[in-house]
Amino acid sequence: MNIYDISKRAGVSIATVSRVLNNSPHVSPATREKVMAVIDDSGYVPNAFARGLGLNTMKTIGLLCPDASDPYLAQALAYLENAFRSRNYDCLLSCTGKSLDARIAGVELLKTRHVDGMVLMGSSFIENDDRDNDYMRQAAKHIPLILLNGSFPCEHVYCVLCDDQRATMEAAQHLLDTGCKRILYLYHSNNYSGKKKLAGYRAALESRGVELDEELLCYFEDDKRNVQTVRDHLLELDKQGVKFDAVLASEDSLAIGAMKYARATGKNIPGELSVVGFNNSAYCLFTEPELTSVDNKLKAICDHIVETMMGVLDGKEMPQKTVFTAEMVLRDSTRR
Amino acid sequence: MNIYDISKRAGVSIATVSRVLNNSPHVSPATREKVMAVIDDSGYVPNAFARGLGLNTMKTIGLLCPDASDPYLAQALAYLENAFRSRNYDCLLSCTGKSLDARIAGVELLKTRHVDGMVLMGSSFIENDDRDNDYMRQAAKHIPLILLNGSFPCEHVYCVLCDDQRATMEAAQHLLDTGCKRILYLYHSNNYSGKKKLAGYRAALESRGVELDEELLCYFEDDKRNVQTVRDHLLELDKQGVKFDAVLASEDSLAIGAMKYARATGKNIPGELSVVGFNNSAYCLFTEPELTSVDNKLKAICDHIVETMMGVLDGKEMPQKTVFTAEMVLRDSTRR
DNA sequence: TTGTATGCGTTATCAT
DNA sequence: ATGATAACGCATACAA
Repeated sequence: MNIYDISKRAGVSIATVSRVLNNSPHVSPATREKVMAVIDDSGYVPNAFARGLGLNTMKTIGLLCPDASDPYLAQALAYLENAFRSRNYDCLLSCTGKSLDARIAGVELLKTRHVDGMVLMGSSFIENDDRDNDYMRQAAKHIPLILLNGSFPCEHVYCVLCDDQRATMEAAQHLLDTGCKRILYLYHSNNYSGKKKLAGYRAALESRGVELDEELLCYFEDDKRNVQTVRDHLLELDKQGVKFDAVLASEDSLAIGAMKYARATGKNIPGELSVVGFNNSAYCLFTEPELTSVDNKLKAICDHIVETMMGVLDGKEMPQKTVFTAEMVLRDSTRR
Repeated sequence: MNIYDISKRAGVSIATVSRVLNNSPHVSPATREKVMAVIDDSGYVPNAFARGLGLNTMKTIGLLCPDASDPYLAQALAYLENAFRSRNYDCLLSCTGKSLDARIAGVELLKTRHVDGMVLMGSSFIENDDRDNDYMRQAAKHIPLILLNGSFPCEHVYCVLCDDQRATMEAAQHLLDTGCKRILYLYHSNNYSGKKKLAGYRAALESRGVELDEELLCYFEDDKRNVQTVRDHLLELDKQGVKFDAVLASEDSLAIGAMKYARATGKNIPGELSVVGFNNSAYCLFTEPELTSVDNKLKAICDHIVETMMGVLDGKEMPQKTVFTAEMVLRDSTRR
């Protein structure tokens, strides 16, 4: 069943059928009705491939997601997909993993599929060695790119993010201002966002006249950022005599690991140990006590990404970089 | 840059270029090399839309996911996307939500896009009123459908699931056999899988000669299945004098709510209250004590879905229904 | 082994 | 307002 079949049955040309299909004003009400009747009763649906070939678009956005099972990215995925579909765009998903090669392959694949735009989810897309970012510059020449939680100054690359540095600084300051002296900083990434957060931690110490103790910086590799590993690591630190009365984490699950450490050693939270997470994920409500965390406004970011993309595809001028301000959500793992 | 440009530059016909592109054996090594050289240095990539139009496929699978932010479905999403992409299929994501209309719209949309097959994720797709399932029967006439965790006997519909009834029965039996007398059953769904689980609970009681007390059946609506609501509900039951010494949940997060109730009332787990979850999600390791849960073999299910889909698309005869057996993962929220 | 010609199902341009 | 026809870029049956 194609447009020729419809045109024959309706006794008109394919051009007229096409006009009806596309709500062209240049068609008389009578013929429109006649054609619509045939379409409705035949169950005809235009062929998306042919349409794509002619228009050179299938109204599709590529979503590059390092890991769809990560709760933060999964939430972002849900927000983005819904917002895009409400604008009549479909989403092609590519879970690339975190290796550079895999990400490059993901971008190439989506380019091959002629998506209208791409969203790069998470700051892991930006490499420290800037030459490794050429694939993005290259891709941006052909397709608009939007980064979720990343900053990358480049034409046709748009960035929507949260001020992680300031958020981390304020969280650390809050700990210091509620009487904590030695804040253990747990982090899992050295990428753009990771660096900003660490800088925020340093800035907080400086602002309160506290000297940084390198001993209090704990890095967890990607495959080691699970609750158990964190707990065991803190137990080990304890054994080594490292002292700390607060934990600030770059991600909620790391903070939960710290809470398990506290439980294992009988430490009271927040009496003897204050704990702050990051992302304000659903996890925060699972723990006992509930976890204070930084809400980095994911929904607002996702909504803005979609709006930006629509604007770009409409040929409008759009802001290259938009920064939201995070907000600390105080719960019972910190003192007042 | 299209196939004509390449053919001119290489001094051959477009047919030859096409043959090279598709690894046809009927092309001499010399010309193949000549053409490849031109392709490589021009950065030419075949137009996916044109290819799709001619072949009537773009090697795309539609993933219908009620909620990408749900951790169980997010994990499934990650497994499926990876497995499909390793077979050179891309995934179009449609997060439909759970209402019937939205799901129908999702299926229609993917039909419009001419996906090669669809995966319906989660048992929420099967309606209790069978007439409401006609949209699936209709869709299956044109496109192979695979259900994740659902059973639906219909031509061209394939089902891959876990034996939830047996799993729930064994979990309940384990509780009874370790001394629990009154098992509170928390559930969140009355769909196919939900019914099976409840039947398993009943069967376990019967097998041990325990009479069912309707008072112990707690249903939580979709928007009420959060940790806090569950905790408050159990506190309320307590106040009403309802007695129970174990909790069996149809989903891990419900079980975590029960653990929060125990914490709030000072009850010891598992001494005074045994708790068992379902799905064996990452959450299980977050709690204190860690949560005993039912591993329903999601990875195996997803892998099998992809294999089945590939077989069907290859025109092979494939099993209509495949059932995996779940496995209880014993942790510290239950007695030995 | 290679080239020619045609079809795939639209949209868009130009007549009428 | 409507129709004829040319793109869109590829795969492929058939011819050479």
